[in-house]
Amino acid sequence: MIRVVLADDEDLIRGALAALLELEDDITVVAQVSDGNAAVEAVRAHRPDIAVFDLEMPGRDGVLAAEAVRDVPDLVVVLVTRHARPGVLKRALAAGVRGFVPKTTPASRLASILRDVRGGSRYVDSDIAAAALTEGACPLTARELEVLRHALRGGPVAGIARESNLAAGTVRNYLSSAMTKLNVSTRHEAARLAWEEGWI
Amino acid sequence: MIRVVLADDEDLIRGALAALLELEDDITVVAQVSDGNAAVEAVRAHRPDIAVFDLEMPGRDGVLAAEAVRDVPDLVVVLVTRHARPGVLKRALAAGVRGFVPKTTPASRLASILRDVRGGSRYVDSDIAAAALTEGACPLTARELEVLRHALRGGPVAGIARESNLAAGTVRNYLSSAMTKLNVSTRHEAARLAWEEGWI
DNA sequence: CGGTTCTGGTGACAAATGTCAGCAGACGCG
DNA sequence: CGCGTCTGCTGACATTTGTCACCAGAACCG
Repeated sequence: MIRVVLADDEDLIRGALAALLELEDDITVVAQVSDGNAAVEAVRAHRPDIAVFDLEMPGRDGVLAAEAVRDVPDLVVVLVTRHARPGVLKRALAAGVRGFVPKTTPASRLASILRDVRGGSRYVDSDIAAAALTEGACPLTARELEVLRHALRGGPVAGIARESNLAAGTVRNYLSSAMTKLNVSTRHEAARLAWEEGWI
Repeated sequence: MIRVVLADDEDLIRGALAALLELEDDITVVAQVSDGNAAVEAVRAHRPDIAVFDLEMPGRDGVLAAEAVRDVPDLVVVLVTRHARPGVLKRALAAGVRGFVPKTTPASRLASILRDVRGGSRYVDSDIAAAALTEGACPLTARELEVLRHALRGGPVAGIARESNLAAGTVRNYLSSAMTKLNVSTRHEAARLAWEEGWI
């Protein structure tokens, strides 16, 4: 019997996935949680065979949660995601994730994917893998990504500076550098692009 | 037996929801489709008791699809949505939708919601309803919304002006007016806010 | 030790943006 | 017709942004 911990912040989706998995004779959902921190706790408490995490979760996203449970022996982590962005796949694989399943995957395949990764193989959606391979790596530094993250909201530079505890001039420098690298002319375009690529 | 047509562009979610509903003795999923146009066709072809549409779909969104099947007699439409924005609720109710279910709803309640709306009542998530009632209507004019739509991308004013065939100064005026009404200090914040409220 | 890189910062300057007042044509309405 | 309103535009102005050059401390490496 494959024991599964399920983490997704959307109750409807999580419950539906649980129903789907429970239909299988050899799979049982031992815990359901709705955020990244609870996911880590649930994994430590229940010691499942497989942890299925949604990528987009409040508190700690799926990749960070996967990193946090890397030390658990014999645990396989599978990420489920809506926006299957190439950059995220790399982060996920680096975090030891064994399966990367976009929500466009047919529901009928989920169970067999779980069995496969349990058996030792990896599962990565072929479309995303291809995109990730043709993509160049993220050209931005950690600081540049940091300020871009804050720029996503749309506020003025002064606000970003406050949030990141930097001088306004420094923030502008990082933003300027990021904009040059991404070949766009406003920080908002840069932030959007970085988001779409999965860098932030 | 309640016959259901299910439309959601994410195969994994749609399949999981189908599994969830099929668990109920009195509910059966007669068709599953993945976009708004196919949803309309499936409803006409299968004449279900209930149509469950995702709000975010390619081609024709859930509200437009609901409008397109308004003439089908004895049909109840229920919308499922991720971003439960107040403005959208109003559009949905105006389109004759009988149920509005955010994806934060516990999965266990979905079946009973379908039974309730089939019995003639309406279901609207109380949080969204409250938000929609406390919210005033959209304070923006059609032109302001138009330029905000283009501002979403993050480009410079000149680009927005080109896309909307207006002079740059005029665009700035509309943006300025929208920003004042929304009480924010950049057009990007305004565009984001308008998006979150469901106005664009 | 010197050299290099990363981080955080300053000051200066041009361009873009936001704010405001005002103008002109089109349109509907009493 | 006159009046108000909407739309689109212009010009002026202060502020914000983006760009650039440069500085200084810390960490690392040869």
